[in-house]
Amino acid sequence: MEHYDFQEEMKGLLRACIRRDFEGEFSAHEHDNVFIRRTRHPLSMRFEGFPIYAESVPKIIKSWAKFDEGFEFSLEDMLFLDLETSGLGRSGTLAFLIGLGYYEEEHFVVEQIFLPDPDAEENSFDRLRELLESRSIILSFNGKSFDIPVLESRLLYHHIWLNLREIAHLDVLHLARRMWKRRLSSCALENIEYYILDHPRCPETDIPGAQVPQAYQDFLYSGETELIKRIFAHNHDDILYLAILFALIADNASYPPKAGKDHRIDYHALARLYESVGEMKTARRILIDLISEGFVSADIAYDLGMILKKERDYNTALEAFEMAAELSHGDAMIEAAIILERDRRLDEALSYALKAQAFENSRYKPNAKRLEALSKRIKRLETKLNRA
DNA sequence: CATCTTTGGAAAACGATTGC
DNA sequence: GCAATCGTTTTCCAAAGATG
Repeated sequence: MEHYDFQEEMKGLLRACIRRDFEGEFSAHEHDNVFIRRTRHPLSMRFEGFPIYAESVPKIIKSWAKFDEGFEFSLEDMLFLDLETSGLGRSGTLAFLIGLGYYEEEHFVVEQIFLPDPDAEENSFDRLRELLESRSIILSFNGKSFDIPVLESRLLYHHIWLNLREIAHLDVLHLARRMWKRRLSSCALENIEYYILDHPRCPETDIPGAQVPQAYQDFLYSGETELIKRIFAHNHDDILYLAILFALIADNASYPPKAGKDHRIDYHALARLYESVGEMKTARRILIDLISEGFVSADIAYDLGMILKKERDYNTALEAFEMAAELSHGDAMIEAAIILERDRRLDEALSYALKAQAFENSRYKPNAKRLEALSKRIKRLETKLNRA
């Protein structure tokens, strides 16, 4: 993929094709300039009813992303990033389209930096650098694993210095996974778009990611822009719906929710998000609300029990574990036994330990270690009881 | 009081998943 | 096809607790 000996004439022809078929401008570089295309959406625009920007970014998101306490950012500080490349490798993979999204003058701007030929690559980073100078955070979808390493590798290759690693980076893939892992079989962007944002990709104008590398190759040989058009559209939608997705999460992550509960949000998952950053009060509140609203499940009751246990509210924790045990939660039975043994209610503890044992044995594949631990526990409780 | 067991939190190892 | 991330599972250790 690296060295095409592109004749100047060929480069000129490719640029002519791009100029003919797309709205946009070429950069001012004297040689090997790049093509830049901008699409502006007014902030009032709605897509499937969703706003394109978040009202604010709640603290929970910042703590989850492990940003410094004092690090604040507004819409204008965010730069969305999504690359189209010649493959999935790291080094030696050409980023022939750098898709960027940012908020400017009441608009969301999708800016796409396209290489009319591979030799233009080293000129494609100037605009990226320029935009980064006034922005403090990158948002991406799997960008921590893919886009940033690819860019770094290419910058290194061209001996260009740009500190991408030091820039704050929020990878929405991982946030989305935490939100919807239990509800969606796949948290790929396209799937989330479909099931959460209600937006099916149009097969007429879109292109599957796997076909992107070949499509660019073909363009380089033929100058045919039909598939490039699709790549532009695909990349544009990736950026746009990434922004919309982030806005949806950001606008619904505070608790209690300002605009009422949203059926797209998994509040159990949200509770776990709060729990994972140590915000036990909020996590507990969400779970208690869920239960009082009738959304009871074994896992919800168990999680609530674990939080209460950490807070040393053993009586309430026991209630939660008993509720979960009632709904056939094996670990909850053990936790109930632990608390009851602590409280010297040995016969009740034994009863739960026996329940847990029976439950474990009834499973498709009983866990040997767990059964052994349970036998120990039962034996201990029995001797304690006999002694008394 | 000395010793052995259980618990809970921290660290390490593992594995699934996503991007083009 | 490659590799970084993150949730989950496993392992390890210190503190707490039980036993004799």
